Amino acid sequence: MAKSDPTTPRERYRTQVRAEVMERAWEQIATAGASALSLNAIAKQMGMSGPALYRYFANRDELITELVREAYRSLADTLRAAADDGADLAGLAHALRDWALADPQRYLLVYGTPVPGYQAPEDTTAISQEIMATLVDACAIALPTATTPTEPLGAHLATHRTWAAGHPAPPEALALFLTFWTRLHGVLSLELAGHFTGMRFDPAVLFEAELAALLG
Amino acid sequence: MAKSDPTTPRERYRTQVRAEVMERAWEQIATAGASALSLNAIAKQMGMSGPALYRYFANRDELITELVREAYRSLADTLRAAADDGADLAGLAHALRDWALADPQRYLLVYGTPVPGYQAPEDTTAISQEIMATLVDACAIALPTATTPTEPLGAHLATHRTWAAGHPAPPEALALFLTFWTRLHGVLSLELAGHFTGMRFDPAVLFEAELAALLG
DNA sequence: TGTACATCAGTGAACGCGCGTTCACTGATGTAC
DNA sequence: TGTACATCAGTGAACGCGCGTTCACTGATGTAC
Repeated sequence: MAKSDPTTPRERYRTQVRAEVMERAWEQIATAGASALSLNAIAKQMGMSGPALYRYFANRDELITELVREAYRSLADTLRAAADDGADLAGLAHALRDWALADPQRYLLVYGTPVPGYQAPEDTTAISQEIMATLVDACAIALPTATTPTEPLGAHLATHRTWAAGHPAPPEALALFLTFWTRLHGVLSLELAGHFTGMRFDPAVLFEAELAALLG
Repeated sequence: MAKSDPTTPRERYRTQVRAEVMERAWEQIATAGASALSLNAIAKQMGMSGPALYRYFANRDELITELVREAYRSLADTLRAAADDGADLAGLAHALRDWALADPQRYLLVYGTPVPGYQAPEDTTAISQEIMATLVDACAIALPTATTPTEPLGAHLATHRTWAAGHPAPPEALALFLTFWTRLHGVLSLELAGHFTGMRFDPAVLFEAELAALLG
């Protein structure tokens, strides 16, 4: 192996163990939620002693940060890939739903009730903005055929658009995005939190109905 | 004091202490979230020793149950009172929003990410259905003037209405209710979770826009 | 190719912490005659 | 009204638990000559 090769065996081993830790962490989150995440429990599950994990993560908060980052990254890539494949706004909506259902706790970690006492670092909000940018772009394209009103929200956003900084989208596209986001999140989060259990209808139908109401 | 009086001094004291425990519990939830709820911490804050609270609550789970019950009860009463005062669906929407903003963690305890490992008891789902019934009734009245489509969701619900058991509402009213609920929850939950911070727009405007899109 | 050294993964013991919960007990409050 | 008894709120000690995290150490893996 060449001296300058950046992936030495040790480095490959490191990233591999890090990956397994995070895999176990996701399993644990899926079972008991993010606030129950425990380094010791993960170590035990991997057949290691607790302190061993401190070779790979500075502390519990860094692990959570990495999980949040991975979740955002995964969603951003999923949506970006769909968009690059020519998916329209409806296609992105379905990609979002599929992603959320594939791992409910991953969705809730990012868009659910915030983990108490945990503050997301700078760069995860950057990925979050990347996600929004992809959706806003699709909204701008879908705008002419959208059937939901973008006023008076669009007018409000025209005078309060300090956000989406540097993103050249008309306020109507931002309005459509916010409507798109909140409506789909409303269905998804109640579905994932189990608030529809007991009512015998199919959440997918509700999701499709909301999508149809947005795009006609 | 008459012998048969059901509120002896001791009973009044009991309910008073119980109330204070729950008050402190709400404060604690508001600060650190529901999963950080600790009986010992509450006792310390009240100047009591930890075990003292076991005179008032069988265990931690019972306290949480009581908090969930209180939250549901509070919302049910708020909406019912508004409806009895002649509020229409828009009025109920504003009552809901005011209630949620008054104590974000109370809203999230009930409609946010479920507390891991906690299972809500029977009677809280009964109160939850009471809340839905109030909203469904208002939806049935608002139906003729509603501007959002209730098809094809209404058709689906017509064949899957095992829920809202015994509530005599047309499927279109149920469809309007589900749309109403998920859209407002979408705005509220993202707002309360802090996902709009950084974007410089007013969530109230988005809320009003969604309401207008529903009712015209 | 072989030896000397440096790097680094993982261990086990330990610290302090706060948690939920049980238990035997004290002392105040209410009840019965 | 006064005394004897029962009720019950609250305490302090204790149990076992799992947590995050630090530290000195062992042993394996890689590197340099």
